[in-house]
Amino acid sequence: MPTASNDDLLHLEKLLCFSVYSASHAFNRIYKPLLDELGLTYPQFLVMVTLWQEDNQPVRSIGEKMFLESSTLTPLLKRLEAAGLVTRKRDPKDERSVRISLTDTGAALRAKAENIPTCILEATGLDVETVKRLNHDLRVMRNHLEASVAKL
Amino acid sequence: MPTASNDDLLHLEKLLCFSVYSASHAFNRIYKPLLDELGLTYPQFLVMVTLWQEDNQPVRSIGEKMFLESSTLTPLLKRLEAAGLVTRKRDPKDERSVRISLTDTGAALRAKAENIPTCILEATGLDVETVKRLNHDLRVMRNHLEASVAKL
DNA sequence: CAATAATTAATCGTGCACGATATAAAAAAG
DNA sequence: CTTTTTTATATCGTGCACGATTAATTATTG
Repeated sequence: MPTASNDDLLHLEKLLCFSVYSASHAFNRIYKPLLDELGLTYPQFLVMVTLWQEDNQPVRSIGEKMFLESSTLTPLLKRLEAAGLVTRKRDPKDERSVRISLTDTGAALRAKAENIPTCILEATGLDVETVKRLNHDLRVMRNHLEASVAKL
Repeated sequence: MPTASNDDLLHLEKLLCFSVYSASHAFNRIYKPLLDELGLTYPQFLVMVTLWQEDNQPVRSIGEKMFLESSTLTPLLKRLEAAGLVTRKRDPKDERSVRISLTDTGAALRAKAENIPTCILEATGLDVETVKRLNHDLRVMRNHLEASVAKL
């Protein structure tokens, strides 16, 4: 009987990173038709969620919550501005900073989005306990990974 | 005491999709320095893993395993070809199909990649049991999501 | 106060990822 | 044996996501 060797780990279905990677794409696909009705892409939806939680945030603050760089957020926020959902204004107290605020249209869009999480939950086919456990374990792992990245 | 309402679910840290989304990015960041040494990006690495498992596959077959479209794979595979890691040849038995095969360089690269999964596992900060459970639950969820997408 | 450093966002270039469409070959139907 | 349909890949346009660089503003230090 052969012992487990290193190359046994190099199989697609055994790689945790691939399960996360493909699950992420699967979420994107299931979200698309729902978000199309709101005129949002998935990352745009996440930005709107953070703004519905707390309005009038600087770009940096949104980036920290979403783990994204300003080079990703700047063009995304410009598209949300062009869509009339947010405004971008320099902070008078610190002219380097740009504060993002919801327009009335942007704030109102929340009502249309409120039923989405329930639809998605159903599509996962998971019970609430598993969802909670997954959510917890993934966040613990993500924080470990981010900490490891920072150490390099 | 207020009852839980729908909008309570619209918080970034409660959304399972965001945990998956941010974990996926975190994996990408931790992989980057390791894959830079191999001259691969993360999706390119996954393609190489599928080819190390089974050489000489058509594009369609790789796409099915990775849950990716040909519009994504074609340019990626051309970059792997340009890097001298794979070849792209029309199947003489079915001229519509393009078969992807490892070059000697591509096959040899496997040796350099074999220690990567162990490095990544360490960075997750998770014990083996949790990794197995996560991996299982995520794949079950992904398959449910993909099945839901197909039903639309 | 002037010079330097640190912070914040924007800009640029590369590489996914997808939907829609095009093209070509093989398979099925008449 | 043609016509039609299904299949496999490629092409095009849009939108992330990141690293590297730039520019402007604030903070710090000599």
